[in-house]
Amino acid sequence: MASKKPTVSDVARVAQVSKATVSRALRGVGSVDPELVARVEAAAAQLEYTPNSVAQDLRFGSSRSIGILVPDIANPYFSILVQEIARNAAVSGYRTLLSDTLEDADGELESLRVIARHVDGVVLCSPRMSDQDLAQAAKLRTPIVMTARVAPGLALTTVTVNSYSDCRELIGRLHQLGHRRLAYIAGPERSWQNAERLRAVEDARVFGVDTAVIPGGTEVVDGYRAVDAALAAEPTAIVAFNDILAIGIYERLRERAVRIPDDVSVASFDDISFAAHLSPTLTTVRTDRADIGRLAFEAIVGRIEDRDIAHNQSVESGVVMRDSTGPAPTSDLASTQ
Amino acid sequence: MASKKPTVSDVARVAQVSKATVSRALRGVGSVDPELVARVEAAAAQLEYTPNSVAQDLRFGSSRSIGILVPDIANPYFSILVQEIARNAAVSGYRTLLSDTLEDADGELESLRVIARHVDGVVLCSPRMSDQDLAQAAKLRTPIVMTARVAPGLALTTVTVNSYSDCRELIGRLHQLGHRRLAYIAGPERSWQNAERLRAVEDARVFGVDTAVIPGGTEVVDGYRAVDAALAAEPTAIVAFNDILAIGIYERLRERAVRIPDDVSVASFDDISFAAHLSPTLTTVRTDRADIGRLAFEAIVGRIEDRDIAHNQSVESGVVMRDSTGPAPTSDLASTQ
DNA sequence: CTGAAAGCGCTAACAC
DNA sequence: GTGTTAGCGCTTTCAG
Repeated sequence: MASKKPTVSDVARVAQVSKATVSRALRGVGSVDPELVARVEAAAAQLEYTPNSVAQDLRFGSSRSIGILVPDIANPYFSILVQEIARNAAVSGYRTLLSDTLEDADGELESLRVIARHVDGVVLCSPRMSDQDLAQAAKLRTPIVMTARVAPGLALTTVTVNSYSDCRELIGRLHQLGHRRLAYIAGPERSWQNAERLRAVEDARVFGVDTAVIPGGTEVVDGYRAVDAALAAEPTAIVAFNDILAIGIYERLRERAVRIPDDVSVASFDDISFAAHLSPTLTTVRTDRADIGRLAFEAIVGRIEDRDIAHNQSVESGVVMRDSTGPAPTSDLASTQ
Repeated sequence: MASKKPTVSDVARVAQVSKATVSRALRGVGSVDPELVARVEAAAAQLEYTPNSVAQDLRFGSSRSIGILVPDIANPYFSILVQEIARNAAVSGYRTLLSDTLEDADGELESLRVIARHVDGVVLCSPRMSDQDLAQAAKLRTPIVMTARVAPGLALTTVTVNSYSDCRELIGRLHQLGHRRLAYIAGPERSWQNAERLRAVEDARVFGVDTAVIPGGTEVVDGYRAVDAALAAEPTAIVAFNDILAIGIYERLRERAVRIPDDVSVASFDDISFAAHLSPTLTTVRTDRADIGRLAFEAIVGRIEDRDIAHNQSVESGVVMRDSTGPAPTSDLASTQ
């Protein structure tokens, strides 16, 4: 069946010209006799020739593609981010190669190595890898840009959100609403963002905000399962690592007939598209994936083209107060709002 | 800064052997003096050499990668599907190249052409392209496997779900619950699945099920906006093209104080992970993305390796009855359930 | 068991 | 304005 794909040589033979002329005619560089151009184009069309991009890549020493490594493409946060990066890339004529590590922190470095061989640069989305692995990663010849994590002393370009201050801000809002006892349902242990948010949680103690930390995860069911332990701490508000956990939290609270926000407030992070459509609508911290995607893409291209790029780009985010948070039920301070 | 990446020649020079020996030693083919192997490996390690896969691909005439074209990676249906395909691919040593067409039906063929040049085969996920474009696509030299759509007389391998019978089944269940007036909130006009479901909707008329068709889309807001028009038809049940629309439908119904399922039942298609966690839990038609992903990957690899592959693979799906559907409010038949 | 050389498909010097 | 040739980095005959 399908005979071998045609090459420049085939086109050259049919058009009765040299390979170089075919190449020139098709790419429109240099100057070629219009009549030959026509002949070449006719031959190419007849053979349904398309240039072999692998050969082009080898010749040019570039694949004009960037890799994107995510922990979980099924998480709307990452799928939107990937979409934004890919959108920017497409505009600039870059292709994108996606690799999903399925939340396997230990396999991340290896995945990175594999993908790095095939692309001009890699955007590492919210890596879970250890600091040691990250140090290894930084040594790779392939340019790397990392999102949602700082690089402690490493020569890595980063696009970050300030997860610490975001979380502090959110807790501050809850504090204003009179909340003094919180439960934080955590994310992946090796997530930098999770560590930062935990830090903010700890630091809020000096303002009289006491927080029980409950292990969570990244799936709906992780939020669901953590609720009972969270309620045992008798919090007036539950803060979750991300909106996906919040969905499970809603579900379990509903089962236990705990009203949101009357009995307990709920808030989380990311502002995935569904957050605004839950009932009640979910208070969350929006991080703008369009911004992150654009900055990450610009940074990786800058690194690839060896331009001077700011070591770190920072993205703004902000608390979006919705209906899942309200005054703390037992607090007098609620009225000061 | 970062000097050029090392090549086999560099390793050969350092190890004081020929390029051929380096290649053989590193790949473990043929037989090489153990001592030379050690020297080569040491040199490679020292230089941090990794083979240039573009060159390898050129040599082997294969990129060992497959392309995946989706209309919208932010849709959980597709992100899970992509994840499944990628998971299978990774196991078999294939890379995946993702391209998101952002629901642009007219640009799909061009996107396909672009990605097709870089991969050994392409999985086309639920393409929106026209029949003419599809005919063009079928002519490409690159093997193609298509999901969620039949190929009318084209030499394309397909992995399909029977969207017609799925929808008929769902309507049958609603019929049993006494529903006689439905509203169908449609998906993209150029979606084959949408057309099939519409056909099932039409065919249900002979059983006394009357359905108003309301234009929808693929976003939460499309479902939200369609509700008022749907309610104008005074249906006892609303069926939506997919679960994402259902989220918007829930929201608008809540605003209008229409109770689910007491006043109106709601059902849709896909069974994305959130469907089971909505309130009330959403009745939907599950299509198993793990199956589709596996079959699609096996099919594309089969096509790539020129094996005989069934022209069409079919995937089972089934209605998942949850709490968003109940007896039709005004119907006596409800009691027969 | 090892090295020299050819060639995957393409493009850019360099001749003519 | 066009053809010839070299070479991107790799692997694999084919000699030695």
